[in-house]
Amino acid sequence: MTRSGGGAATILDVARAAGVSRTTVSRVLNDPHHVSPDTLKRVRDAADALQYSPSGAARGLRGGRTGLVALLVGDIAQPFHGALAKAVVAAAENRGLGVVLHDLGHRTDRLESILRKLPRQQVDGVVIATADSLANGPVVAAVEDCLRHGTAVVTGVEQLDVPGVVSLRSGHDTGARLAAEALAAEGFDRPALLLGDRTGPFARQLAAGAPAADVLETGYDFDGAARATRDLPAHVDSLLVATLPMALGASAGLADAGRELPVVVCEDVPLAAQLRPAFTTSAITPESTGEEMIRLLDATVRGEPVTPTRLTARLVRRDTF
Amino acid sequence: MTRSGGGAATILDVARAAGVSRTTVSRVLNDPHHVSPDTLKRVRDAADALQYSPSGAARGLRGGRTGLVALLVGDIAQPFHGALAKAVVAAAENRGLGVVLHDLGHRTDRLESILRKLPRQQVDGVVIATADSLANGPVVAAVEDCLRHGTAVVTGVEQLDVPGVVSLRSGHDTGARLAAEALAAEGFDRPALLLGDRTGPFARQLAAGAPAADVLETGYDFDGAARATRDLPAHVDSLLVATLPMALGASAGLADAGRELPVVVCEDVPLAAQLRPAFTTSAITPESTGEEMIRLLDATVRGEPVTPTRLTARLVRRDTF
DNA sequence: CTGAAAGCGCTTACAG
DNA sequence: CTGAAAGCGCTTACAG
Repeated sequence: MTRSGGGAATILDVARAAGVSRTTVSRVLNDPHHVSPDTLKRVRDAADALQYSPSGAARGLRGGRTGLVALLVGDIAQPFHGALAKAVVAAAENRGLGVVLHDLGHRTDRLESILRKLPRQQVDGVVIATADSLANGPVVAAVEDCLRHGTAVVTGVEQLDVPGVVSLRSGHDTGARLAAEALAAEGFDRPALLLGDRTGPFARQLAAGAPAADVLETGYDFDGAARATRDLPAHVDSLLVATLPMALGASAGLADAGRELPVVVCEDVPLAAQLRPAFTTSAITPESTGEEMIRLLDATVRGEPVTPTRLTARLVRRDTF
Repeated sequence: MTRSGGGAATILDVARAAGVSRTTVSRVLNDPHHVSPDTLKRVRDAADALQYSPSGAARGLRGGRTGLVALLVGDIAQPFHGALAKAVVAAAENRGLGVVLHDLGHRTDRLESILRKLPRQQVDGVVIATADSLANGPVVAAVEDCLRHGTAVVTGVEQLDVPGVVSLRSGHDTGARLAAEALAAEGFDRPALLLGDRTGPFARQLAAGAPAADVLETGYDFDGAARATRDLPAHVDSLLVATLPMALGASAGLADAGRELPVVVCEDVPLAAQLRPAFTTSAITPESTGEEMIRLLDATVRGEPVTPTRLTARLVRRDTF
């Protein structure tokens, strides 16, 4: 009734303890409806007593599914991506999935090489959660290769038009729109929109939501935004800024230029509320984004049909507007 | 010479293409010194041509090693942990390892339950990178269970006195000491030390480095630090603060109280330089911490002996002191 | 409702 | 230096 050597209990240990076959133990775990109630109980009791949990490696090898998903982020050191990773990990854990983290450093060549290696790296699927564009030949080819090898693909920002790929309906345009409308309602009708990379999908969605705004491309960092706001056109009366680090740069730049304008950040991160002045945000929450990503990926991996829900932003007013 | 169906190439496909046995292909990958030069080349060419990469699941099942390590952090949404995760992932990738991320939410019961499940979750080892204390019965028992099942354990902050566990020599005391000395050199000799949880190993190391300081326990967040600094004893002339979010809270609290004091943060995060005022930091870098964690874990997994290097802090002066 | 058997793709003694 | 064979722990038709 006890298990062998030093290793963890295997399905065979449980089967012996419960007086059934390995098949039945496996069925209790994967298809409990086709097992009689008392067998179910005996097996579960035995499994608990032995602290049994199935080997992911064996499951992966035989069944093709490992319970692991990959998360690809643009830069995990950025506040938003930390909050997103937290949400993704929590949602994955609720479904019994583990998350393998990869950091792209916003580089397309890394994205491609990581995708190329994924099919053999024990993951059932991948979430590509970068604000950078995916619509280039090598990346699309790598994505198709994942699909061909049975690795499910969910994209987080860009709607990738590749059959089999599921994309979030991330309405970042609603964030820019809500902010622009609120500003306009108080007389600020000449906003500038600070974008990291205007060709990326995040930037394009924001621009679509605030079509009246002056658009500035500053790079996704503090320095670029600081520079751009030092010599802002005089007619600009308010700022919509893509990310919090950029907003910090913009604040510094404005201060250098001796100006003070209303600022709204199109990214929802806990930090925004902890700064003084606290930043007003208008964005989709990382929690809803992470949960939706894992919902879509999990369903796709299981072969269930899914309809992406449109995610919309909320405006949270704080000190900067 | 081509591979079957839709799946990826297996070791057998490569063996056939190269005209050798699977044993030889495996040897080329794992023990190339015992293979003749021309066989080596033939096999490698075949592997490249077929884009072969070995199945992690099969490797894990048979060989016991999966090339995956788990990273347990206190709260991935905190800026420091994002920077740390980035460094860990980069160091792991350099060694061909993948990183499975877990978030503890600073809760001991979660730490225990995650550790309990690890041995079957396809990881070769685990890095426990939390500032919270590990020295309690259930956690130590769970750690011992990991070890017994062959999962290597590295702790990031606390020196855990369990045979087989490798611990970083994280000299957070040097951060507090450097800061206290620099403050004293400019006449600030009554600093207060703001700690999250004074029983945790991070807090204890800091306190050891600045023994002269008043110690305040505020919790690891903005609000607690803000509250504590609103009614700071009048004799306190400067602040050493454990984390950046706490420092933001402290700044807000000081502002509310109408005071302004030199502040040094004992945590090195990119964000510190991007705030206005920019925070002076005195801490170990996340880069060196992450690299050292993976160096120790990788060596331990391979059964090689390792000697932890003592990590020391650097002081970077910015606006707040 | 239950079980015997095959097989997923590797690695590792063992034999030559 | 190379290969035949066993086996890691599961799941899944298949048969009953």
